[in-house]
Amino acid sequence: MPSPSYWLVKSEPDCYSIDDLARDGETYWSGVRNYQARNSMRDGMQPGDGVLFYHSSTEPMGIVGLATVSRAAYPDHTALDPDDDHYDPRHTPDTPVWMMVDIRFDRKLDPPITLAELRSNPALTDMVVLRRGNRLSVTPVTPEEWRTVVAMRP
DNA sequence: GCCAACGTTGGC
DNA sequence: GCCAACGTTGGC
Repeated sequence: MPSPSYWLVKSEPDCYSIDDLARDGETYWSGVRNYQARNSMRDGMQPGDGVLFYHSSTEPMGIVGLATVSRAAYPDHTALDPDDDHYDPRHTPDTPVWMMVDIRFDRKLDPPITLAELRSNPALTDMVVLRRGNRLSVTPVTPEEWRTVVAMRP
């Protein structure tokens, strides 16, 4: 049994917020249309892995909650629907291109850990999500970074 | 609204 | 296969 890995997922709260996840309890993380992010889900994310839930393009930006991967990667059905914004004609049931995982709500962080607070913590300077210009919606988090973040809102 | 940092597209 | 143009993301 490999030890759990840790991840950060970004979402614009207008699209899907931590309160939506708290309400739903569990959701499928669909709509990722970036190969590197897909590969993280397909090749990395396993049930039990820890997830930092991040709100982007809002005020305040930052980590707003914790979740757990509850199902390993499987085909993203939203890519099959021509009426869906994330439709991709290359994606078929027999040859899926895009994948998603399920995540389960754990808890909210109160108050959220703002982007400024993350940037001011020396232990987090190498965090992938803080890298200048980063646009990945799913990024890996090291065990040290996970411990540091969780310790900020025990 | 601006712009940096990419990823994607398409002409050649 | 190269690379310029274009589109998107997302912080500021």
